[in-house]
Amino acid sequence: MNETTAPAPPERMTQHWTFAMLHAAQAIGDSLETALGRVGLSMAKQSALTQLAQAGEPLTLSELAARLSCVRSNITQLVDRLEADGLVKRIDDASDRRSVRAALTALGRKKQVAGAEEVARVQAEITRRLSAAERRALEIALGSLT
Amino acid sequence: MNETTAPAPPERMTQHWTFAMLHAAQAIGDSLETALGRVGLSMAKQSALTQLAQAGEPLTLSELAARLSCVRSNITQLVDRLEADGLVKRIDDASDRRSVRAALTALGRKKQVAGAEEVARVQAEITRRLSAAERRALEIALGSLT
DNA sequence: ACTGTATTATACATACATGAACGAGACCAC
DNA sequence: GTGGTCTCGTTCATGTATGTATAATACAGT
Repeated sequence: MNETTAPAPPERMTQHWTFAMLHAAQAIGDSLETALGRVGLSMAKQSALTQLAQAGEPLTLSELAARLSCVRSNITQLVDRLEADGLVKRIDDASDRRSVRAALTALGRKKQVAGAEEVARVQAEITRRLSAAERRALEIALGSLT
Repeated sequence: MNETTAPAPPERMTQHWTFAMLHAAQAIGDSLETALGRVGLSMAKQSALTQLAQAGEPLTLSELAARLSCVRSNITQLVDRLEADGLVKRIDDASDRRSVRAALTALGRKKQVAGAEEVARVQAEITRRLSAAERRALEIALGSLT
């Protein structure tokens, strides 16, 4: 019928700040993804490599899943791809035969460093778009959203 | 500001604000996804339904892709799923036989409204976590990131 | 009219994420 | 020990995203 002209409630919520947030995060993610692509990595791969590098020792897949805040089945596949790339190697855990540990290869270590450099470059470039005051306000607001 | 090529003192860049941003966006996205799940929708589906509702008329899949800022092949599949859910219907374009238009069904319109309510609820709840000053600062900073 | 080029939607391969179900192993009562 | 239960990694189904290739159609210039 004439629903089109009905006194519908306000349609004004079309640009809530949460959407701007999702959009900005998407843009940052895209930039990181592009930069990492130049060294043959993705954000998921770089995150995993970085966790392994920071741990300083092979981690069980469950531990890796916990540090990356994702489910274990995801890690199974991610480590599959990292292993196919030769960046990581699965090793059996001696003390618990259920466990499998992901160990960085030499190439994996090298790629992680290259990836970290790309990430830092993008972060610096993006940060340059904010004034110091804006950046501080942003950090504070983001802290409140935890 | 010797971030660029410091001789690797402590590894302190582990929490750049960009990561806090991605993390916060992830949290917001998860909340929206969960809320929308209560009415049987996902963010992707809700976004598509909302674009169709706002357009007020059936849109070609390319037009929908443009409005959702994603590639056309993605829309093909998304509309497949929406069609399977009975929320949308493909109709042939009379004036250009290459084109296919996505039209909301009655159920689709209803679900879109329900989804929008869920979204608004989540947005209100999240916004409550910020002070007015924080929210304003956040909006300004996000504007600078465009 | 014919011919190249652009555009449409789609199919396919791939990447990344989730959740459910499963076999294998560890572990805790009893 | 044996039985129940928890944890480990994997597999599978599904959703969402990308990019590439392709068939059909539209359209421009000749």
